[in-house]
Amino acid sequence: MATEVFTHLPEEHDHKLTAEFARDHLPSEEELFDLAELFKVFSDSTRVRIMCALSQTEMCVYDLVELLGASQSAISHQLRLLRTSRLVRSRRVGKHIFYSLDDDHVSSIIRTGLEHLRHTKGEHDHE
Amino acid sequence: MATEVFTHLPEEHDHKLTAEFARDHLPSEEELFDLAELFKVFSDSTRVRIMCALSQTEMCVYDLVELLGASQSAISHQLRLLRTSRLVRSRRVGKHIFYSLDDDHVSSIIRTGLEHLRHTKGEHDHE
DNA sequence: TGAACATATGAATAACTGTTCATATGTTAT
DNA sequence: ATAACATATGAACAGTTATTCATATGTTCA
Repeated sequence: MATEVFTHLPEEHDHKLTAEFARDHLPSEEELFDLAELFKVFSDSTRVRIMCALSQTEMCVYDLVELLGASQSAISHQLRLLRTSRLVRSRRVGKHIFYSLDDDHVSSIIRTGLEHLRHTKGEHDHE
Repeated sequence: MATEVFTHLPEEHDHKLTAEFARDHLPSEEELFDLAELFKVFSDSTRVRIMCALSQTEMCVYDLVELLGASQSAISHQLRLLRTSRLVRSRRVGKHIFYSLDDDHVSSIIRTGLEHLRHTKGEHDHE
């Protein structure tokens, strides 16, 4: 009379139906590809640090070299990537080229990411 | 051969000062590293598609295989990564193992990313 | 029990990515 | 024009990563 335990349920789970449902509610394949490309830019610690720094203040290349302790070449290469991804813009002042964020979404994405980290850090501290 | 090098005239822009300023206002090196690690998970189109699908509905592995047209092995490998990153969780029902998002921040990050894409897409359509 | 199904996993590989090194381009002052 | 400075860039190399293949584990059903 107690609860009867079903060791197996005859649930018919329809893959094709579920897949179809999800497909109808998903962004286009192309958009999801672009999205991954966007996050790829955020997926390197040198680049995140650059973006984070630029969210504080405009900086020239050598400032970033000083700040991050990376080689001038490395920074320059990463800045090019950020430039072609339209996440930063640059303006020349004499010998210097100053970089700044091109878009408010950049810091927004970084902020959300940090929020997530801090949140889950508090949740499961152990392990 | 200690050549006496004249350090050039003071410029209007001080690298060390700017770097110092930014350093004081930056998250810790460790946190920025973790942040990059987090975004790394979002930086593959297969994984983004998985997460996006799971933000709609719980799905089992084969649903995802159907939906994404990738091999069962590939999906499984990516799910493991998502699992160990604590971005998805799983529960077993008979033969199936159902996956779902483990955290609201996941869809939040995806949403912000998509927002950025759509925004900038509209801004500069040309080139 | 064995057969069929659902998922996981280790190893191998091909493709990609970030850094370094060497060098080039562009700018300013002498 | 030359030197010194600031930045950019191509090539090469080492390290990483996503997929595939083969196989293993776990579950249900006859």
